[in-house]
Amino acid sequence: MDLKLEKKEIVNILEEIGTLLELSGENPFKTRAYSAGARALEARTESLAELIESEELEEIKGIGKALKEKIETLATTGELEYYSNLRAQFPSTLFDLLKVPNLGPKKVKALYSKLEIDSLEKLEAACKEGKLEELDGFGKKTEEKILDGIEHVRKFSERVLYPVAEEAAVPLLELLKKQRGTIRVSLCGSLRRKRETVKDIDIVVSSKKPEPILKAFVEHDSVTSVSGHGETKASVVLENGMNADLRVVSDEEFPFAVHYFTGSKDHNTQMRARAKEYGLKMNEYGYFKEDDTRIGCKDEAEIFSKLELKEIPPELREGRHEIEWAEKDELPELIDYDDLKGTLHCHTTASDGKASLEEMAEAAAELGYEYFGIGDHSKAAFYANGLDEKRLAKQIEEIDAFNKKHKEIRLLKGSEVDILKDGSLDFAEEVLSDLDYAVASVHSIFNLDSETMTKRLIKAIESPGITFLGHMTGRLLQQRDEYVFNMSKVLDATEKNGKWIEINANPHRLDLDWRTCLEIRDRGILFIINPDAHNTQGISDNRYGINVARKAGLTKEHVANTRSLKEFLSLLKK
DNA sequence: GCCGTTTTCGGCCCGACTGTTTTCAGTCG
Repeated sequence: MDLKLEKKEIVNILEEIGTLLELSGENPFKTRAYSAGARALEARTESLAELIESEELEEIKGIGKALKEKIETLATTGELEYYSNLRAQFPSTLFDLLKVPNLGPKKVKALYSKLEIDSLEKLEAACKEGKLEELDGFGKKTEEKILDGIEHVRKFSERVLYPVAEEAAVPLLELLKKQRGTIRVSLCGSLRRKRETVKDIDIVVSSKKPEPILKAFVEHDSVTSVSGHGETKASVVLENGMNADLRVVSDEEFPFAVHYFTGSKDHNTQMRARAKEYGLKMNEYGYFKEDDTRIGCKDEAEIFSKLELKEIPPELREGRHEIEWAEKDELPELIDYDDLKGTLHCHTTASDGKASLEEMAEAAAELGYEYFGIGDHSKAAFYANGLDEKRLAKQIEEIDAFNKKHKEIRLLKGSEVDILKDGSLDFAEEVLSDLDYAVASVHSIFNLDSETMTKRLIKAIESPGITFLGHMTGRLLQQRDEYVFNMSKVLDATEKNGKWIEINANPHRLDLDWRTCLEIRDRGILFIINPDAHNTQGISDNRYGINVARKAGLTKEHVANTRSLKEFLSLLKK
C-alpha cells in the first residue's frame, strides 16, 4: 500500500486541526476529540498501512467515522479540504502566540481578530504601546505578564532532557523534605513518569500548614521569579528556565494528589472513567460516593485496589495498556536499576572517548558489572578517530592482556562498525570474527529515501558478524529527527537473523523510543541496554536506558545484558 | 467528534489561581 503521508505526519495534522478548532471557538469537546484521536493513533504500533488495510482504524477507541475518513483521505491523497480550509482562516504564526504562558485560544483569537496581532513581534509592540488594554478582559497586568511570557518563550520554548529536569528538581525536593511542617513529599508529573523530555517540575507535599512550605519554595535559591502563589499552590520559574509547581495538601489527600499530578492526562481520564463504573467520583482529593462521602486511601496502591487494579508503576501511566494489564493482573515485573550484569558499546581514548580502556573497565567494575564491552568506532568514522584493522588488532591484544591480569571484570572485544552508504560494513567479516560482538551503526548520510535506508539497515543486520544495531533510528532528542526507514521490515530481518536491538541509554538519544519497544518485545527480539559512554561517568547513563525499558513495560528477561557473564557469552555464541 | 451492559442523544473532569470583574471567564494542569 502506497501512502502519501506517514502516520506521524497525520498525527501532527490532527493535533493542528484540534488547535485550529479551538481558535475558531468550536465546541471544546469536538476540539478534544481531534487531539484525543491523534494520540490514540500515535499510540498504535502498527503501521498506518496495516491499520487501513485491516479496517482497524475505526476500532481504535477515540477514532470514529469522521476521523477514520479524514485519516484515510490524508493517507491516500496527502490532502484534506477540511484541513486546508481551516488553515486558511488563521496564519500559522498564531501558534507561536499560544506558546506564551497564560495566552490560550480565546485570548489569541481576540488579539488576532480585534488587533490583527499574528506574531510575537506584533504582540510585543502592542503590549509596549498599551494597546491591549482596549480589549475586554485585558488590562495592564496582562500586558506585563505577556511581555514576560514572550521573553520566556524566546529563551526557553523547549522541553528539557530528563537529566536536566532531574538535576533541577533534586534540591527543591530536599528543601521541601526538611521543612518542619512537611509530612510527605513526592515528585510528580512527567519527571516521575520518567519521560525522555520534561516541560516542568511538579511536586506535591502533605502538611497541616501549607503557608510556610509554599514560602520556602518560592524563596529557594534556584527560583528567579514567582508566577503564582496562592494558599495551596505556587508556581515559579527556575534559573534553568523551567517552571516548577508545588501543591500542598492534607496528608489524607496526599496519595490522591500525587496520583492526580503524576498523570498522565490520559491515564487519569481512564482512571476517572473506571471510578465512575464503581460508583465513585475521583479527583485530586479523594474518592467520593454519590452522597459526597469521601473514601480515603493511605497510598497509591490502595487507590488502584479500590478499582480492582494492581498498583501501576508511574512509568507505565501513559494511558496505553496499563489499566488493562492491571485489571488482568498482567502488569510486567519491570526491569530494575540494578538488574544489568554487564554492558557493551563503550568508547575509549582509542577513538573519541575521554578515558582509557583501563579507566573505563575500572569504572564499570565499580558499578558492579561482570562484563564490559569495548566498542570503539571503525575507520570510516574518521571524525571520531575510528580504528583501522591494525589498531583494532592492537586493542584486541590489550584486552586479552587486561583479562589475564584482572578477574573482577571481563572485558569483551567489540567494535562499533559503521554502516556504509550501501549497507556494507566498515570491517570485513574475517575481522569481525576476531571479536566477541559487534554493533553496527549509521553515522553518516542520513537523508536517504526510505527504501534505500531500509535496505541499508537490513543488509547490515544480515551480516553474520553483527550482534545488534546501535541507535537504530538515529534520532537526537530535540536536535535531529529519526531518519526515514521502514522499521517493520528491519525488525523482520532482525528477528529472522536472531539479532538484538539496542536501547541506547545516552540521554540525548534514548534510541529506541519506549513507544516502539512493545511491538519488538512481542516479536521475541531481545534488547540490550548500552550507555554509548565516552567517559567513565557516561557508563551510569544506563539508568536512562532502564527508564526507557520500564516505560516500555520490559522485564529483565527481555534484556540480554541482565544475564550473568556465562549466560551472556553463550547467548553471544548463538 | 466520540461514545454507550442504565443512553443512539446528551453527556463529555474539574479545581486553583489570576485578573478584571462586581460574579466570572480564561488558563492551566
